[in-house]
This record gives sequence, structure tokens and C-alpha cells, in this order.
Amino acid sequence: MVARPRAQGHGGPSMQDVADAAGVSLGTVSNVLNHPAKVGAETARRVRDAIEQLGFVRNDAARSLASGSNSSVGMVLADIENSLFIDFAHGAQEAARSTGLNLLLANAACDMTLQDNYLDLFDESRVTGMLLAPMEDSTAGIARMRAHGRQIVLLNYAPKPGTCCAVLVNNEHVGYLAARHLIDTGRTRLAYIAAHEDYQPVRDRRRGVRAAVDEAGAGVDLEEIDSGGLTTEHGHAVGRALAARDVDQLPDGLVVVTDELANGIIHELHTVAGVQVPKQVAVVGCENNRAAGPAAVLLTAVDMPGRAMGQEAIRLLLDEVVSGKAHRHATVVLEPELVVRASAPRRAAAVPPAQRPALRARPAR
Amino acid sequence: MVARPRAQGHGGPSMQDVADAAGVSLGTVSNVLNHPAKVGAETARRVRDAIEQLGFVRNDAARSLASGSNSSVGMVLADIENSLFIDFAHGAQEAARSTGLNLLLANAACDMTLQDNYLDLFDESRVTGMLLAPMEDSTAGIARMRAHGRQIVLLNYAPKPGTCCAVLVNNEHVGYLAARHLIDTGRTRLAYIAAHEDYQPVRDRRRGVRAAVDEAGAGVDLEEIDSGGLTTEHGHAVGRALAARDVDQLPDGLVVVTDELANGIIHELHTVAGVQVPKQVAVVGCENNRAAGPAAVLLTAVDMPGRAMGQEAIRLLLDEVVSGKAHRHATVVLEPELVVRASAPRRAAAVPPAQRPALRARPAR
DNA sequence: ACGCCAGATTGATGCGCTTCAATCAGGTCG
DNA sequence: CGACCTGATTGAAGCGCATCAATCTGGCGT
Repeated sequence: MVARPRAQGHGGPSMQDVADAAGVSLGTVSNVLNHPAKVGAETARRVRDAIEQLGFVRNDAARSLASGSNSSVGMVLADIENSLFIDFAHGAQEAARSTGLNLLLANAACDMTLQDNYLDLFDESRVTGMLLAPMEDSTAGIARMRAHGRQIVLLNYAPKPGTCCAVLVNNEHVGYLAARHLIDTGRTRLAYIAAHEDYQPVRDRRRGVRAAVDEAGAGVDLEEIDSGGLTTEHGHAVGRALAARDVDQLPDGLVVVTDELANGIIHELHTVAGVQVPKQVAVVGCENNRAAGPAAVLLTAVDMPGRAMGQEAIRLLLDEVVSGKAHRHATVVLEPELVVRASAPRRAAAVPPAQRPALRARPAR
Repeated sequence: MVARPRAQGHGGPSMQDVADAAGVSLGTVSNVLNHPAKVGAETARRVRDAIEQLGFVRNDAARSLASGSNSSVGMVLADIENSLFIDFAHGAQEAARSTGLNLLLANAACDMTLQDNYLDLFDESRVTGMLLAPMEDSTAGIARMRAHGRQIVLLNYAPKPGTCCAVLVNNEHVGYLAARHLIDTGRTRLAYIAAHEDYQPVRDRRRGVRAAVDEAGAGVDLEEIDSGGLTTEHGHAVGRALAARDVDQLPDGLVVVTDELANGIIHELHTVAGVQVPKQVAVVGCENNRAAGPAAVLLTAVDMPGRAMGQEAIRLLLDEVVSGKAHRHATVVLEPELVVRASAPRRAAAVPPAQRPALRARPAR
């Protein structure tokens, strides 16, 4: 009564085998699986028994070849180590699941070649659609997918206008919120610490920082420091360089483009060199990244709405899939939010509120 | 000269279209793609041009249907939010890539139903093999895959003996190292704080903690505390409960089964209640998890060799795939390592080293 | 008793590709 | 000059399934 352990050479039992075992035709087996309403109760039962007995597993390749469709969407993540990308995946998963789609993840591990490999893999698999969260300009890959008629939604990276849908965070506002918080809490000598200028969000954040500083007027200075990279070690180097300065040359507020970098700086500044954070220098990070590594002073950071972005991406993708020709590419921009912790606490402002320019809902784009 | 944007209804250009355009037969196009050596240089060029012109993308469904094989391995992760699982994925990715396999990831989001869905999805896709890192007993799913002849390697969860390959960390040693560190640094009133006893690693760690305590003899006590769960909030609750005790009832060393839980406890104890960590209570976590959330006192934790485990899993899978019938299931156990940080620092032991039992390489299993 | 209809079932066709035996072209050697 | 070999190319046979027109069955109305 046990499933005969057929040699798995070129595949286990097929639908035909099930049909034979159940004494029905191939088409009926297919109907049991795909259109149960069309099949009589008794027949269905016999077929299901046969499936069980034989240990039949339907062949998805044949299935999607014959039907020309496929229930998975492929998501390519530039860096799975980064919790922001995990949030994207999580949000996308939730949204995909509620529509019966399967979300397949692929990690490009910060390697464009791998990223392209995965795009092509999903392309060849004829997935229903794709999500891409890149770290570098991926125009070529996107164009290739679109040329093949594949739907793709970009996450956290603005597409070349009109080429595809995208979900972005208002990265300019990220920078703005960070700088504004420092200014509002009385800091006047700001520094923006960044690197990796080819990563779009990094550029955008800088614009926001500048906007906040400009808005604050003459009382606030901005210095820009190139960290040369975004790792903890780069942060250490920046921290050392800062700690070596005369006290009157030290910025009193740092906007750091990435949490990992920020934590590296704090470590060197606070723990190693004894420059007090936030007393002497306040630090704000820019992603609220859970994978930023441990820090002795909890980092105030601007939080990215990663989950919501992932969900929105699936929504856009679905719209594109169902609307077909009628679809118009859209770019959805979500707003970030400041999370205040110890490295740049809330505090009475140096200047009374009335004299500060009103906080705008968003910086101009 | 541009690719005619063929209606993508039931698929773009097919190999036959390419063959027609290049003036060769279908088989030749296939050979250009799969056995280039068999094709003349000039012919190959013409075919490749045609492919380019038409924007041909080969249909992976048809491909794997016809060939009966598939170059991807599917990896199902119980919880992608957990950095340990990310490490598995990363290691597996590295190993898979170096063998030309594509690693597809799926996030079960701590949901057994979803996990089963993904197992079935990969099963139906006839992947070359599967990796599974579960959080609950998944015997049923594993058995199903194996009954279908699919190769599957288990990560961080011991399989029912003889059912499949597995890569484990010596979780007993994890507990042992944590407790041992506390004992070696002079703590005598330990507590093991855990929950979720159905998660195998949790059980194993407890055994290790016990072993270390037993080994230390009469001078060291162990108390067990059930946190009721593993979230930060559960940690807060435990922290509050501890903080409410009389000082002489307070343990002086905590082994906490999970970093997230540990950080929650530290927060409540140290930051809220003012019980000094590590001075009054030292805390050791058990995963060195990057996603454990921020903590005011950096957590000493036992590090899991996640990347190495992922790599090893792919290696086992490959062995199973190539050896076929000759394959014997294996379980590889990797050793953890203590990472000392502020929450349980290195310190002169209360007892001189000579009087302490020698540190064994591993606890007995 | 006959025609008709709806629901259940069948069987044939094709999805796009790989594979492989068969064919073909062009040399080479005896 | 013909037999023979090598390398390139072809054509046909499936792979396992979805789909759908065609067929069958039994029940109903008249």
C-alpha cells in the first residue's frame, strides 16, 4: 500500500501515471488539480487517492510551459546583510502572500554580475514580475528586462524616468530630518559624513542636509567629510581624524549617511578617544539599520519605512500585471521618520522655537 | 534593425524563430547555447546575432522540462529577520556560486504553513536540492521531500536520525561556553533564561549550561527562569521581575538563550532599574545576533559560525547529488566561539585558575 | 418513447526546449 | 577514384502538463 519508490531518474510519477492508477484520463487529473468544480466528487476522490499513493508531485516546469504562466515573483536584493533590504523583502512577502503569489528572493551580495545573473534567471523562469532593490545604477539590467516584456519594480533607487515603476523613500527628507534635528537641538557646527556617491540615496541625503542648513541661516555651518567608504572601519578612521582635531575645530553635530558608519565613528570618538557623545558631539544616522553593529551610545537615526515600501512595490507590480497596456509607470515616495535615541537626544533648543523657521512637511524636490 | 517588439502574449521569440532568422535548424540554436564546441564559428555568430536581434530569452520551463534538470537550489529560511539565518544564506550563496548553482531564497516568516508552501514550491520546481533552516520540528516536510526523492539538507536543527544530512552548531557547547565564561569570571549565582523549549537549540543550550555548572561544583548555583518568549518585551518583563528582587536574591550571572531577549533584560535592568550590568549582574547572550536590537551595554555572546554552516550545507548537498545511491547521510557539527564584550567582561577570576577544572574542548554530547 | 440539455469525461494538440540518431559536406588515404 | 572518417547540421521524438472541442452520460420534459 506504500508508494512504490519509482526510480527518480527523469522524474517521479506523472499525471498519466496517476490517471492510469485512478482509471481516468489525463485531463481529468489535471482538472482535479486546477478546476476541482469540474470534476465529480467520487472521481476526484479516486484521483486524490492515486496522487497520494504514488506520491505524485506536479511538475512546475511542464505546468508553466503549458500554461504560459507562473505564480512567483522574483525579488533581487543588492545586499541581504542590510536590514533595510530585509524589510523590503518582508513587506513584499506580506503583500505577495495575500494575493497568492510566491516571493522568491535572491541575494546579489553587492555584486553587479550576480545581480544580473539573477535578473536573467528570473527572466528565463518567466516569473510574473520582478522586484529589484539595487545599490548601483542598474539601468542596463532594467532595460533588458523591459525589452523582454518583463514587469519590474525598482526599490529605493530612482529609475530613468518613464522606464518602470519605483518605490522610493524621500531621501532628501532623510537628510533634512537628521540635520534639522541637530539644528533644533542647538547644534551649530554640523558635518555631513558620507562616501559612495554613486549610490543615489547618499546623494539625495546630502541635498536634504544642505537644505536644512541653508534654511537655518548664518548661525549654522556645514562641513562635508568624505569617509572613503561605509564600513565600521571607515567610521573608525573618521572618528580618529575628528578626535585629533582641536576642540574648537570639532563639529558639534554629525549627520552620518549610514548607521554602520555612524556607529564606527561613535566607537572611536566616544569609547576610544573620550570625546563625549552626545555632549560634545551629537550623531544622527540615516537608516535605522538593525544590522549596523553594536554601539555603546544608541544611535539616533532616521527610520526608513522599509516594510511599507516592500508592500507598495508588490502593489505596483500587480497593477502593472493586471492593467497590461493600460498601465502607466508610477513612482511612489514614502516619508521617513526620525527615531531619537541617545546619540542625539531631544533637548531644549539653544534658540527659542519662535525664532526658528517653521518645519516644512517636506523639503522641495 | 531593432528587435521587433513581438506581442508577449504567450511568450517572446522562440528558438524556432531564432533558427529561422539565422537560417539554421532548431537543434543548432540549442547547440550554440548548450554545446558551443559542436557548432561552426560562422554559424554560431549568425545565431548569436539573431538572438540579439530578436531579443530571445530562453524559456527555463521548457528547458528544464526537456532536460529534466535544473541549476537552482532552493533555501527555505524560517526567519529572514534573524541575522543567523542571513549568515546561513550568505555562506550557502558563496559555496553555491563557486559551483555554478543558483541559490533561491524563501522566507517562511516563522510560519510553518508558509514554510511548507515553499518546500512544495521548490519540490514542484524540481530544484537540484534544498536547504532548510527551520525553527520548529519539520519532520513531516522533510519526509515528504525525501519521499519524492528530493535531496534536502537541514540547517541548525537535528534531523530524525538517518533521514537527511544536517549542519549543526554544537548548541550544548554554546550554553557551556556562556556559563563557563561567567563562572570563570567569578560569578556564582547563575540563571539560565529561556523559553520556546520546542526549538531544539534552546534545549541543547540548557544542557550545556547545566554541564558547566555541574562541573564547577558546589560553589555555583543555577536557577532557571522561563521568559515566556524570546522578544525584547519578554526581556523587559524578566528584567523587571529580577529588578524587583532583594539584592541577595539576584543572580550575578545570566545566560540568556537569545540576544534579543538578553538586550531586553539589560535594558530593563540597567537602563530602567539601575541594576548595574555587568557589575552586579553579568549577561551573556547566545547567538551574537546582529539583529538583536540596540543595547546600552554591549552584549557578550556566543558566536555561531553561520557562514561556515551555510557553506558546509551546500557541500553536503552537492555530495548527495553527485554520489547518488552511494551517499550516506552526514551530520556536521561546527563549534561556536565566545565573543566578549561589556555585558560580561573578561576579569580576574574569583578563584585562582589552578583550582578550576580544566576547560574541556567540548562538553560530552 | 423520444429529444434535449447540463454536467462529467476524454483525447488530441501544442507549449519551447534538449537530445540523439541520421544525414551531409568536405577532406584524406589507399 | 572510391572508401572512409571527421565535424557540422538536421529533424524528429519526446519531456509533463493545460486546454478545449468533442463525446458521453443520465435525467428531465413532453
